[in-house]
Amino acid sequence: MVARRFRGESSHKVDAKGRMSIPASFRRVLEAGDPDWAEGLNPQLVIVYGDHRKKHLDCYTVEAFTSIEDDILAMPRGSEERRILSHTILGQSLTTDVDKDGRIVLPIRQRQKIDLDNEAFFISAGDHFQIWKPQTYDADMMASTEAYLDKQPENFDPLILLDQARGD
Amino acid sequence: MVARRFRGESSHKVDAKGRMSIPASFRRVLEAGDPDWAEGLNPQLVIVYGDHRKKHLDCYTVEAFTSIEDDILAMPRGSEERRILSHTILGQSLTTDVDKDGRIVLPIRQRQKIDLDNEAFFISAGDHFQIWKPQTYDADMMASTEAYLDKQPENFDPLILLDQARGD
DNA sequence: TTGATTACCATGGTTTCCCATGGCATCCCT
DNA sequence: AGGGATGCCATGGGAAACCATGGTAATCAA
Repeated sequence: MVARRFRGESSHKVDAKGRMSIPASFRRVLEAGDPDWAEGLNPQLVIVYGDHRKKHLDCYTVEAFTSIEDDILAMPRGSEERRILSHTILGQSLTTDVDKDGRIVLPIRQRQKIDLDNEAFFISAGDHFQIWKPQTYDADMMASTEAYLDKQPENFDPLILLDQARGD
Repeated sequence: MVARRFRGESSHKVDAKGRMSIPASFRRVLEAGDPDWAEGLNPQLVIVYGDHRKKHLDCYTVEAFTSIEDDILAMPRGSEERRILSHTILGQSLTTDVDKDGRIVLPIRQRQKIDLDNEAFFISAGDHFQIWKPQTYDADMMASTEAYLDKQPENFDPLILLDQARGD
């Protein structure tokens, strides 16, 4: 069973060493997206923590991130856009691997950056997944999503947005 | 575990002799990119200090730099472009090796060139990495990146730039 | 010789690795 | 349908390895 997309959400403990379990279903995707992975080995992943304003972490499979890297390196040298991407994506990221118990260790710097303490919230974003401090997620995401939905008519089905996007 | 690309950033002490640790994860890439490297040996790297205006150092694996050399040598002899590249890239660079404690020694000339004192900032640029005096980096790179991001709407994702680049 | 460079050794702190546990779901056998 | 047995999953703890850094001894160059 080869899973290629992250799905769902879940919450995990973070211990004093910064260790946290990766949701098991996410691990399958990381394995499938790591060209060096084989049965019995532990997959790698790339964590982008990004600029100072970002309050969560974006986690990519090796394959997905390498493709982003390729695209950045293909941009014109010296352009402002390339410089920014190189700085915030290539520079402000780290590679790590899932240990044999299915956990990663998040260095203290990155934990502090998103103010993570003893609980981490994992949620799929399709081609990658995100790690949030639960309270931040509630405050930021939920709040803005609910604000949006509240402006819509009752019984609004979000999939309508999909039809609109396809429309033009 | 073969790491082929530099990722992330970190800061290290520079002592009176000009010694500084190379970030451990960068060492793995240097090892992989040095054809002469083997377990137990110390990898080499090429440091380009370049023309007088450049305020940082660019560091390449042996492999990556060799490929740049090849490209330069493939240019028409006598052309202005070849002359410039040859001078600033091939000439204004030095090869050194990581010692067995994971450090390099940066000669005093190159330290002075980028005004390095007791702290060095290392950051990935994808296919190579850079060494900066922290204050210079903050003033030059950080400042302009933040200025750019502050002009963008809130929750701006730099990867949007990538989509735009791909678009046209 | 003297200053500078290179090699070697030492150390504290962090990080990684390995083992152990309890819980939950699944499988399977009778 | 019970009721183990099995296996994966989340989590905890200790030991070993690695990393960044400082110091000293040996080597080299002028």
